[in-house]
Amino acid sequence: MAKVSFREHVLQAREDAIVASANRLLAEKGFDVMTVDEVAADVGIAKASLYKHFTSKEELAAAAMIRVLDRALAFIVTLDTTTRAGAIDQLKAVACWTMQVQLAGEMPSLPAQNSALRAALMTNKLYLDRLMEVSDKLGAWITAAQKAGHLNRKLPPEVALYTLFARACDPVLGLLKASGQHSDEDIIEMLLSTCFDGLSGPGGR
Amino acid sequence: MAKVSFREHVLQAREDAIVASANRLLAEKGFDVMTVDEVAADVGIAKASLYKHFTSKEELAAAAMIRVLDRALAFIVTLDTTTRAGAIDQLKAVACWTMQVQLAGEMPSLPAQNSALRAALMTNKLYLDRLMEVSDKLGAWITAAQKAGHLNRKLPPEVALYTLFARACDPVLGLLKASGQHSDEDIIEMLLSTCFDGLSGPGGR
DNA sequence: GTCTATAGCCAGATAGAC
DNA sequence: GTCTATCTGGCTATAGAC
Repeated sequence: MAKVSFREHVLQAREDAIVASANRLLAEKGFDVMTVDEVAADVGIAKASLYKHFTSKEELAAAAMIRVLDRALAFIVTLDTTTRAGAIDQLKAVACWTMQVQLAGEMPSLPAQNSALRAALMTNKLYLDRLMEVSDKLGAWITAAQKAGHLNRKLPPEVALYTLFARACDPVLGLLKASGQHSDEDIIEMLLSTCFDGLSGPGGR
Repeated sequence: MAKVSFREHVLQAREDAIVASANRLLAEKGFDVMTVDEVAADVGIAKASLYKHFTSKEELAAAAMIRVLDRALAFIVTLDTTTRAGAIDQLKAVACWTMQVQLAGEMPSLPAQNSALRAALMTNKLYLDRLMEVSDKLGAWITAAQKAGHLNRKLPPEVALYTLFARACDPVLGLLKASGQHSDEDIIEMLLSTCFDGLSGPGGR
């Protein structure tokens, strides 16, 4: 029993390593350019072994997405229990976290266009469950922030939600980092500003 | 002489048709998923014929990008000569125009990650020239709007520029359109609001 | 310059030994 | 479950007839 459990543990660890590599490569190259061979080589196993764990490239990408959603959920729960901040500050904290993940090269950004991938994701219950859970948490904060007058009341909550998701893989961050003109902290601060206060800046116009 | 000119005209028209098809397919599927066969089939010619006009898939994509940059420049020039609006309103007009193009399914959004494509673009003088020209025009308006206090003065102009480019292919637009809950006009108005006034809305907080 | 046909390559997925 | 070796299909790009 203990031996079986140990073996399972080793297998789980290997699977984690695979997903972590896929996660990083997805962030670096994107789904279409990343190859399964690269992932296997990065982990240090044969491609056929990888396919014992994941039946397709799409499922591998889904696992990477689930992983980052899990990390997001963990962070959200931490915020929920340890801070007494207002909803708007919690939303900003989440946006800040996603940008840090992106700067660390750990934010897999899947193309919204690839139909095979989207189809696979839409039938992946685990993925959809996590996505829904994150959306619910953020949605609650969004409506709370609107009630408090800290978020534009005229904006449908879904628009704010989609915007936050989109900013999590905003290409502006990569462009600024590539330019080498700003520190990571400055980049995050500026993008937080443009996200919540707009290009016009605080004070409206 | 007239006959030669006519033939050249026909050729030019065919080339335009190719680029227009590529443009649409790039907007719909993205560079990696789009195939040259599809473009040729869409135009109604053989793939080999297409390769007489463009020596590679990357060059074809570059031509599509140049096309949309030309359209943008034409619009910018129109704004420059026909309106007496402030720089901030001209920037908003450009952002509005890019969103209309995107809603029309005519905004080719190339992945920032594909290295082969980026390498080809970076050596394409025509593309770089157009990109620089658009950047210069917008950059002038950005600094003017900052002087007038209509754009956040603390923001480096390049950040505002990158943000405008990024919003031109913001996936939020596609998500909202796919949801079917809003009219095109509403979508554009909301995204213009979040872009310039932020999620918090006009009035800062 | 346009076509049909095909070369050449590469990536996703699998077979079968261990 | 892991490996090596291979299959399979699709895509870019080209050859060669007309």
